[in-house]
Amino acid sequence: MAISYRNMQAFVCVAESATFAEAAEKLHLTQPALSSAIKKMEEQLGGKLFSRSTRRVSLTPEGETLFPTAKRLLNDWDEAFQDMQNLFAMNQGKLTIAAMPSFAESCLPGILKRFHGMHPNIRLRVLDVVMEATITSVLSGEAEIGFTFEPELKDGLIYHPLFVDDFIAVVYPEHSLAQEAEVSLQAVLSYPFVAMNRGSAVRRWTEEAAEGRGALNIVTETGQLGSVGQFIAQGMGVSVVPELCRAQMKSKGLVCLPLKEKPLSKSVGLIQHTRGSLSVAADAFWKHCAATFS
Amino acid sequence: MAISYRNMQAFVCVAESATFAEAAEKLHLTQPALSSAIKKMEEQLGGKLFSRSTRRVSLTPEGETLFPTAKRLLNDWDEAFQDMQNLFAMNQGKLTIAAMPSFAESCLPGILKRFHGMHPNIRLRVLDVVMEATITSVLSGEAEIGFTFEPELKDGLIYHPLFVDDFIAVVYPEHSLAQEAEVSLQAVLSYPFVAMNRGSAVRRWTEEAAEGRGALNIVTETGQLGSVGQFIAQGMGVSVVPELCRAQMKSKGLVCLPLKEKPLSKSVGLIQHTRGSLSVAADAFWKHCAATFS
DNA sequence: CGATCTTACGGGATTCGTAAACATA
DNA sequence: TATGTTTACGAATCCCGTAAGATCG
Repeated sequence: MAISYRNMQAFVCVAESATFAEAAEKLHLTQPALSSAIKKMEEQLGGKLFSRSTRRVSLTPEGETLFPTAKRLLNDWDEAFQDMQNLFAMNQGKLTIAAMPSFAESCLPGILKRFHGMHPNIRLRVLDVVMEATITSVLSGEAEIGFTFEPELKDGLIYHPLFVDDFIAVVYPEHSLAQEAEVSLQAVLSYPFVAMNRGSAVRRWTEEAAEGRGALNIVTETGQLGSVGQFIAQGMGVSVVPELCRAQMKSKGLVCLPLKEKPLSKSVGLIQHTRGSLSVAADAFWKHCAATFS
Repeated sequence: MAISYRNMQAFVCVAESATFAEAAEKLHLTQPALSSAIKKMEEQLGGKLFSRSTRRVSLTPEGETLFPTAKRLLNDWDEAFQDMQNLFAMNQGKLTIAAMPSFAESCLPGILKRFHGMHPNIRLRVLDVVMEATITSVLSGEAEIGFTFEPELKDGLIYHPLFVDDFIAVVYPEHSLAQEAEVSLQAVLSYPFVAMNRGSAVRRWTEEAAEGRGALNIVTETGQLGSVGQFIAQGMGVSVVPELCRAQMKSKGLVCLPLKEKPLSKSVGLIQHTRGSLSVAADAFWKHCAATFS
């Protein structure tokens, strides 16, 4: 029993025309159809909207008050409609991506550049936070997609592996291991060690891998892998970091060495939350990543 | 091909419900009907609005962005609809009435009081201006209805007579005519005369009536009938004014006398503009006046 | 297997178009 | 009389309801 969009459109069109016939043509309707549409609308509202003299049609005072409102309503309606179409067509919209720093500094820029080339009207936002915060922001919905190592607890998460990261040893150029082609984890651990803070996944995994291969001789702890590199460059020690950091470490003049027998292999991939679904933009991004690393 | 009000309503209702079935019940629809309505809407917009798992339905990110907009659109729509219904039912609205001062001071208050009693939600506005301005404001549309003497030029005006005003003589109590039951116009004109300014209808009509009955001996001219009364009260002269002013003159302690043979009879009535039509409130007011003076 | 959504299809209401009647300058 | 609106009525369309099918937990 509610008034329809089409009737409101008819009203505005007649109000902007001199005659019913003229308005009917604009609306691709016949005169009688338009006439009855207006008639129905008037019945619903409880009074006349137009004052009809056979020569010319004009708005009643009530129609006059409805007119600007009607135009605004139609405008808002169409605008909302088009916004949604654009959103689905990825002609507009925004996408928030969380990524752990090692990924954000290495792979992400290239991926984002290609994605932006494909969908230039999608505004991209990156949350460059530690692995735990990456997971948290995806769970909370702040980010739709996250890049992390495979989480231990996948409650409420979907994890999609992209590739495997084999951790590498990092030493300063003057170090005695620097000339080796590859080194054993045990050998690395025998030197003073620059570690991540307790609580970080890299630290925990390093300690797990070190079990039975000798105790860590930690000289410094820090919160970011970038800082780890800085301490190594100062000659304070050596470390074991994700391969993702290779370029970052090399740029600091450090030497990266593969570990014998790959004792630290961790899957790197995408996460999304299970409840709800991805936006079309996020879905496209997801597929883009999956294709890139396939 | 535009999206319908009903579909938008369906979308909001589903978004606010846990399942399609629940929403369908609220909308007094069956589940399949609602399902197809949402499906159609999704096709029109070009993407999914809901993420359906057979257990629970939830909004997609795109649906999430549409939701607040949709609620607002429906709200605005309903509000406009109800405003119009109220306007036609005279539960709201405003009415502007122009009236020449003599009428505004005499009859109008009583008329407005009764009309307001009948339609208490119509805001009334009175333009208390001279006769010429009354006509102008009706022609311009500033006022919908006006009270004046019958206009000479009725171009673009509809005039509806209400009653006939027989002008009266006004003298101060000590005047020699004050004791008469009625006086001739000629007798009045033989005394010093307080007149309206040139350009006013009362002045012109008085001069027309005075033709051949002796020249006006004008001692003072003023722009308002109220001032005319004040000058008479000061003993400066006598005058001839519309009967509408009787109460006003009496309240100043003046004596009002009918004129022999009614040489100045003027019709008082309502005017509206010809183009367009009256609002329901104005129409009701018009009918109310016609009935009151019938 | 139960709960829920989707598809298929028939009936009913709404809307549209054609033709004729009507109203006004 | 000419122009433009309304009424009448048949046809197409859209929307809804019932019943059966599909899907997920």
